[in-house]
Amino acid sequence: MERVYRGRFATPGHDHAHCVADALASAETVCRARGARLTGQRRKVLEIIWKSHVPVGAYDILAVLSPDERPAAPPTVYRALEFLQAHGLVHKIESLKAFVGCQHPGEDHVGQFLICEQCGNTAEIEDPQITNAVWGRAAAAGFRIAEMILEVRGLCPVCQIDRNALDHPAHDHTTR
Amino acid sequence: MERVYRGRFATPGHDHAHCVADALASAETVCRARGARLTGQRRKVLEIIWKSHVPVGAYDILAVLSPDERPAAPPTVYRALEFLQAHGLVHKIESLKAFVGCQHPGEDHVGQFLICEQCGNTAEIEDPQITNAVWGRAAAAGFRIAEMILEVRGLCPVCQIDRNALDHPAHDHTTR
DNA sequence: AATATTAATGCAATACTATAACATAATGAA
DNA sequence: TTCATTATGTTATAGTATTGCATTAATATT
Repeated sequence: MERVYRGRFATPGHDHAHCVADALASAETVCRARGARLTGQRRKVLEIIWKSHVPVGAYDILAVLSPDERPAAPPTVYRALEFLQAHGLVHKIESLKAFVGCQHPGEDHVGQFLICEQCGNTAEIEDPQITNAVWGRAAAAGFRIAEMILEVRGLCPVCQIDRNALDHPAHDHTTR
Repeated sequence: MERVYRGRFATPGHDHAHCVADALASAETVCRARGARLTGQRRKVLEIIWKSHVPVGAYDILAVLSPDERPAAPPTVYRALEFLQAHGLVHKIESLKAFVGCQHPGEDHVGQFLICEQCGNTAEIEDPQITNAVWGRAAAAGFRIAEMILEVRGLCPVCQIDRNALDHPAHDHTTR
């Protein structure tokens, strides 16, 4: 086990099937423990999100969800997303209006992300020093924290090295 | 001088006219120094945003901009916002899809905000410890930072004390 | 097993946010 | 003045998200 990437980017050659398997298994566990129902629809949305480490938009999910016939409507996906977010299985990246699978579901944690502007991949981080610094600053301002959103944009290790990256459109180099 | 609130919330009784005057004056200075044109339209948008410390949506700005006749179109306000953001005069709060005046325009800085979920007021913070912690974590992941977004949601000092806050709809208690 | 209750989904309409494309007008430089 | 550049006007449309109500499925109760 321990295939989940904590605080670093998944490498191009990583066993992504394992990421997905872990995510699905964790989702089952978390939902069972909480008495929440991980229905087929919800699981399907979770799987679509876990296709890669690149956040996907709600309407992209919707497109995959409805291949041709039986077209699903927006509320379908938004409701599934709401459920998955509520149970800490996916996070929304506000600056991208897109959703990505949570790297450590079930654990109480805040959303902190490194987002590569070149390939789109993300790494979820959880740094006590960051969290403490924010709490300290908030305390100094007399502010009581409910939630914290940290989205750091820049270049992942691979895209820094990959000079070709500048000549090609954004692509996900961690899967397939 | 030194009326700008750094890292803390503006108090309910503060001289907001001074905030506005400072912001407009700074905007003039910054734009002149950069050879950027702070046109009437742009200044107007900046003024609307500075009506309070509560972020305002683009379409709210649009509504104020076009009182009744001569209705402005979305691109008008989005273009002004683009300009103001580019020159560090306003920030976008991604999680609210809304815009707020920058507390220290002209200075090179990142956007870090405390956002009260009750009254909507915001405080712009700039904490070296937070910034350092994020840079440290990014470095450990081999990530090169381009931009960082920190939006901390919770309760401001006033709304923590103001028990009535729970019974009333969100309102801005810093101005008027 | 039949019924009542609750939760999830289907579906249609619409609201809200943002940008594209092209025309016109204003500004600053030669 | 003329040209080039920048800003604004205008129309249309793309993209994101929610509301409200009908229907179906799952769970609990009798």
